[in-house]
Amino acid sequence: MGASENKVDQSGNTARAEGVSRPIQVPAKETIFLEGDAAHHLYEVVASVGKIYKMMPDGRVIITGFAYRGALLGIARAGIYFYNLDAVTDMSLNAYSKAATEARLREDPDFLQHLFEDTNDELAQAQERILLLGQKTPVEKVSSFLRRVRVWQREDQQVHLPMTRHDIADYLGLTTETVSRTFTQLRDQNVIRSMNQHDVEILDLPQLTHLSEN
Amino acid sequence: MGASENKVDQSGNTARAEGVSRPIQVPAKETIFLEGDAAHHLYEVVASVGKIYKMMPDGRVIITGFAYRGALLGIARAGIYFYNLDAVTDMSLNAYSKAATEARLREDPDFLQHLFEDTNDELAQAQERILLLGQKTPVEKVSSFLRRVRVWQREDQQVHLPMTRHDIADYLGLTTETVSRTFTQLRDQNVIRSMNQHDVEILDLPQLTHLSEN
DNA sequence: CGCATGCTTGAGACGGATCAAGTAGTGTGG
DNA sequence: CCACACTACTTGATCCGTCTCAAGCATGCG
Repeated sequence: MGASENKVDQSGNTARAEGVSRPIQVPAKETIFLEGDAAHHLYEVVASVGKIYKMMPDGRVIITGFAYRGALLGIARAGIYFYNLDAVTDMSLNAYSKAATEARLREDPDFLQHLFEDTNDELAQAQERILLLGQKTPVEKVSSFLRRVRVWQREDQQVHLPMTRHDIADYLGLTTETVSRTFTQLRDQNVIRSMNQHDVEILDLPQLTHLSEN
Repeated sequence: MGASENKVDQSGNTARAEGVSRPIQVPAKETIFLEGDAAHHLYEVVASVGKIYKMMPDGRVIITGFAYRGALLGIARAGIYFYNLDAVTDMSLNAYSKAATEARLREDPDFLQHLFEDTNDELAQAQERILLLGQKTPVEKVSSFLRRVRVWQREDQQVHLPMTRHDIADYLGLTTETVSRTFTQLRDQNVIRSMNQHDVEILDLPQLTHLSEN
């Protein structure tokens, strides 16, 4: 931990509050920051998807969330990031320096309000995940996950899953095998159909909703 | 759901921002508000403990958190509470009306900052819970829980557990039986000692920390 | 084209849930 | 203040579902 933050915007001009500077590019699977790093930047997802995760000393992982376009990442606690962030696929982000963020907080009275609402939304989502992890069965977990991704993407039937089965497992507190078996099960019941590993079509949304049990 | 909010401060004088009005008293096990209710108040815990929980249509429950003195409860999303709140034991709360809260937001520029930091802390705690629920074993869960309560209470060895084993189970995503067996196990290993059902003494904190696996 | 990585499927083990019974606490009314 | 009843907790036996281990198959990249 520490000193692992990705290099930011070589050009030297600090990102402005409005995100004037060119977004930085992070290749797939690369780490953007680690839990425990000093929080030098606030990031905003421009394109692609990031995974937010925590790791135990022995290597067990839980992905606490996937970050889609518009997500604000790297809000710190006592100046320290409290989770890890990786790019799932090649990713593009706006990076705002600490100074720029603080300046914006001073100048733009609505910005804090926005940060607050964003964090509050994340808290509500985190509580949904707590319910999912603590009480749901694998079928309910996977069904809830597919519905969730559908909302993130704002698409109707076609769900794109850029992450691996292993990532999905780490997000749902299952193993890869169980996730795979559950997908097979949903496919056999004609609830979903999959063209390839990363694209799923929802055939029966009411049934998927029913299976997700809320 | 809806229309279940506890009657607030009969005296008629709206709670002021500073909490001038006498705190309201809620008897043990009573519900203060339900998920889906219109958020008319912001509550602050004065004494005793509340349980924040979510429920599935079929009755499965997860307690997303316990609220100790100082906790701010009832921050809404789109004017609606997104969790249920019950008193664990006889409880005393300050209730701030929506109008009072909005007035304070206008007059006190630090208040929003405070709300934001509070919510951010809760988010960090929620992510810890997500790790716990998704990856930890029962022993790790119970050990983590005991350490957590110890911090909430700011005591060293003596841990007071006002909630039932069933509540603890609903908090850790386990059954009452498993929680009970795990307590017995920790007792047999001389990690803890219990005088009665609600009080536990930590005999070996390093070992408890080790068992909590982080 | 071949190798590496990711996904699927199967067989078996194991841990936590469930079912069941008994014990200890707690509160209430006589 | 005690007796009784109800609720909470503990412990045991068994069952079931998910993990683990293992092998084969698809996919994509060099």
